[in-house]
Amino acid sequence: MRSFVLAAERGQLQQAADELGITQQAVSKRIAALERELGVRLFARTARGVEPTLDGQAFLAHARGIVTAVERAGSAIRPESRAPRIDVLGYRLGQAVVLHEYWGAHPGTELDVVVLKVDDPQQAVAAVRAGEVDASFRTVTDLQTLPAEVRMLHLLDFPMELLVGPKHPLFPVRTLTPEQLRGHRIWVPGIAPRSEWGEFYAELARDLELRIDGTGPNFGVEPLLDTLADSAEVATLTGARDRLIWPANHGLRRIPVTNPTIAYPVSIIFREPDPHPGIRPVIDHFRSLATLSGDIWRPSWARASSGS
Amino acid sequence: MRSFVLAAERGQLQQAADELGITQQAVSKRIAALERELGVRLFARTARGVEPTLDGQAFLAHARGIVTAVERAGSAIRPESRAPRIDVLGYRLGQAVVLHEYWGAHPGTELDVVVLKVDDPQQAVAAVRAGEVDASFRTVTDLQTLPAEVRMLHLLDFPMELLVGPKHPLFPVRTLTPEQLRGHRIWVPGIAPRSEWGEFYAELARDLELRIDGTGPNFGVEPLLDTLADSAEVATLTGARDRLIWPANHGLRRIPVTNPTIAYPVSIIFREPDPHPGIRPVIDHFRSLATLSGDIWRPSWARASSGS
DNA sequence: AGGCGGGCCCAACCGATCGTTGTGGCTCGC
DNA sequence: GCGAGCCACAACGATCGGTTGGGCCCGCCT
Repeated sequence: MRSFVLAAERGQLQQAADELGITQQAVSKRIAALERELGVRLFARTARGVEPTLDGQAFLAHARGIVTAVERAGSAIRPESRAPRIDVLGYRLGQAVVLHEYWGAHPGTELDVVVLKVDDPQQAVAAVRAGEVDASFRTVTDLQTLPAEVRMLHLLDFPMELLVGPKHPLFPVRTLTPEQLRGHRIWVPGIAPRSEWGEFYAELARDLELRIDGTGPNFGVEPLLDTLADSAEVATLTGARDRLIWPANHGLRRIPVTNPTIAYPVSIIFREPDPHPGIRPVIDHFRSLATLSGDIWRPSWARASSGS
Repeated sequence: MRSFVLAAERGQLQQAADELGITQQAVSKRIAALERELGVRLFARTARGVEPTLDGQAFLAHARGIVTAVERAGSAIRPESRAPRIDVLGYRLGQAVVLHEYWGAHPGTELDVVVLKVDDPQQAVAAVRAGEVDASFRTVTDLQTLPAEVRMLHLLDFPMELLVGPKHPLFPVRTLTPEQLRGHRIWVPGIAPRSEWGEFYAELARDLELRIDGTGPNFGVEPLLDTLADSAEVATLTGARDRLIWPANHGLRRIPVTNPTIAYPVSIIFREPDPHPGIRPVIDHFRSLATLSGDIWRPSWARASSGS
């Protein structure tokens, strides 16, 4: 195939052979095989080379497409040249939203955004270490467990907001404090035991004495929103930039929480000796965003001063 | 490649192997070779089959595109399934214009329109006979020379019109007869000696005593139009449906010729035992168009009653 | 006109590749 | 705990794809 395209472009099998680093006879046999397979004569042989027949011209367009497709496929998948592959906790979370903004603001940037089907951050670390992904927006709560070749960097914090339906008593409130939340049932279905968000909610409930209910199966976002929209008792917490209530907002309302602001910390995990070159700009973009100020509650692992 | 796509779809090498008619081990080796070449693990091997890794998923999209591209390339070029390839005298002539209308009126129809680089209609006949093209809009003036496997059918006639510039004395005329043309210089550059249009103009000049000048090299349509636009003496003849003066009309005007109408006959040449199935609808479309009536001049070879 | 050079095809040979059969290890389910 | 199902590895044979060597054809130059 490649031989055919080259020969058609150069007009001589000899030159195509030189280009490919093989002999002219080999190219001749390749073309002959192609012609035999298609049942069609692709080249008219002349005294000074070859010239595509009508069939050859028609085939040339297809052949060009195929060889470039093969090249693109190779470079899209080869580890040293592929687009950076980044694991996010979920496509609708603030981290993914910001990543999407970054992608939209930088035309031509290739990104491969995936969601690893693991809950335990340690498995994400293993994936980064193995090169399965180039970075992961997850957080390990115990930095001691990080292997040497993997690094974690704190990027920013997303403030949590209360998501409530119109029947809920807190619905009319424009802003509230954790103290006002005390006693209200906050429903976060499907908390996995060893996941980072599981630990986050556990610490949050303990420190601020909130009533966070993680029971019940997680059927996804939409059933959760349906329940909230109808309930006078249940509300949930969500990151300010999470894309939860769009396009159908179910009549729900977000209420900012302050004094203290509840911060969900976002970190990135990547290989430290020679990370993928596409990762550094992503880090810079996240770090360039304004961070929180004032009275802030953070989970224990995010209270240490963040490294550079 | 094909093995990879099949294996990814079926989820098992075994099933892919069955589909391909080879053994499971062969598929395994193919995948392994692909993985070695790309330097990437494409499948995670489980107890009940295989599952694409993230790299495999990314590659799968490309691989699908490639295999379908290869299939399309094959069927687009294989003689028994390819689109009908039709030779026209030129892309701007009425025959090509009508063919384009036919294509536009029948969505989904595939056509491969080409211009054989030959003047002698006999060479076009040879191309049809050899299967290089499926049909040719050319005319052989001596039906005796047609080989048995090739058939020619008269389709319709295009009335010729005079094309003149604003300085020409005939420019204001709205319609004219060949008699009025007598003495005026009609320039048709680049008449090839054995071509059908050469014979057409030769007979036309002789029968109607016109002054047709075929001298001078043919630099294409645009220089001819430029000359006409500036000249007070030179005009040319063109088919009524030829696409000569669009989009830039150079201020030229077409003048119909009647009493007699000068008819340029259009024929189609094709293989008679099993012609390409796409040819018959083309013939029907051309024959469905209204034909000329009244006083008509035709070249000698078109005067016999046309066959069915 | 004859020789020459460039380009392609054909033939023979040879190594690598791709397929097969046979076997073993692994996981899942009964 | 054992069998069923699936994949990987090993050895072997046929086919494929490459090289070398030779020949033919065509255009060009002397």
